[in-house]
Amino acid sequence: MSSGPLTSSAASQFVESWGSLGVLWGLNRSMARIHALFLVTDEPIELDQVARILNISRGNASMCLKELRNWGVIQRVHKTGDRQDYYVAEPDVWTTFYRIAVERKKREFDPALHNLRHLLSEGDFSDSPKTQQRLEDMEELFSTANTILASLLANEAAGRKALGLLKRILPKS
Amino acid sequence: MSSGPLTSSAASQFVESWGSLGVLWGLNRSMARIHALFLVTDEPIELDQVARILNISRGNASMCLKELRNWGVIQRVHKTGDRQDYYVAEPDVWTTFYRIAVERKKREFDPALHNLRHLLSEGDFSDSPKTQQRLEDMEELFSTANTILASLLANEAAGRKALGLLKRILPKS
DNA sequence: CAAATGTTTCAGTTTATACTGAACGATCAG
DNA sequence: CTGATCGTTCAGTATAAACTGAAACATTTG
Repeated sequence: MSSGPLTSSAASQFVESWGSLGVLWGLNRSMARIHALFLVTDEPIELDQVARILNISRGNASMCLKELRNWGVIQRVHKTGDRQDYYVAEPDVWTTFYRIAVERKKREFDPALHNLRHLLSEGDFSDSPKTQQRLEDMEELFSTANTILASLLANEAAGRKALGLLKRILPKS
Repeated sequence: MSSGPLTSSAASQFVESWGSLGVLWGLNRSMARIHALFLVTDEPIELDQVARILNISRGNASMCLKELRNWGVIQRVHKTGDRQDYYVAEPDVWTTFYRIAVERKKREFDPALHNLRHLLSEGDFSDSPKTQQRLEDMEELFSTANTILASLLANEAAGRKALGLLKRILPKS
């Protein structure tokens, strides 16, 4: 049972580069590295192993595992006759990225739209016609995007289906 | 001509909250605040004003303006008989977000796909069937997404058109 | 060409964020 | 009940990113 650095060098490269990318995805470095570790590991892993393999503290590992579980991209599992917590990656890839997408919409998109609508309703732009117009255009664009995203992310099955549909029709346009 | 804090409080609220969101969009705080300032301003503004209004240094303002210009979301303009550089927001809202989307795909998505393909071609997962399978599934999902995104972002006009199309067909599915 | 004005660069500093590890709480076995 | 094991929390610290401001650079004008 490996619990030192990763067996394959390709795998450890993956963990590291996925880690740097993570920042752009709304995860921090440790969360992204941990997630990557789970992506390239078959067996359930426990907290201590995660900390040891990735050279991070148990505290940090604990917090990241919790957060990844909140995102729903890893799951807690148990081995019979062993009270330790083990974790595995969510097995369904679509589910994983569906959840990441939902989370990102909630964090990045929705507040922006809300913000925009707030500004339009509160602000007085009677002496700034260009601004007024631009904000209205933005609101329209964001509303459209919102409709589309909401439809794609309404539920997992719908999203999966829509994705297939899109693949077929879009390239032709 | 205002060059102190923003005239409208709604506008200044907008600038600040857009600023905190910016981080999630791949911009830093100052870039996002500056961008927001341009969004709610009709008149061309020059570097000095930006620095003064937002209480940031000229150096920082200069770097952010440069970067925003690289992203293509603001433009440099000139007033006749005045050699100072003025800047305005890109007037077309779709163009603005199209460019942000292109940039984000390039930064966030493409490296992830590349990474994944690299791992699949280099790594040996003969003793990790689950991992092998999961990575292949991920590659397929990312490839599909890539096709769709590429089609949406092929060029501005196509994207605009596709967005309208999507809005009409998706909600029904 | 010198002076004036506007712009960019970058070393040093500040600030924000992530991370550590010791202390605590919970759960279980004996 | 007691000791042992495991998980979590959080105050303090380390790290990374952003920002400042002064100096260098560029451009225009007289």
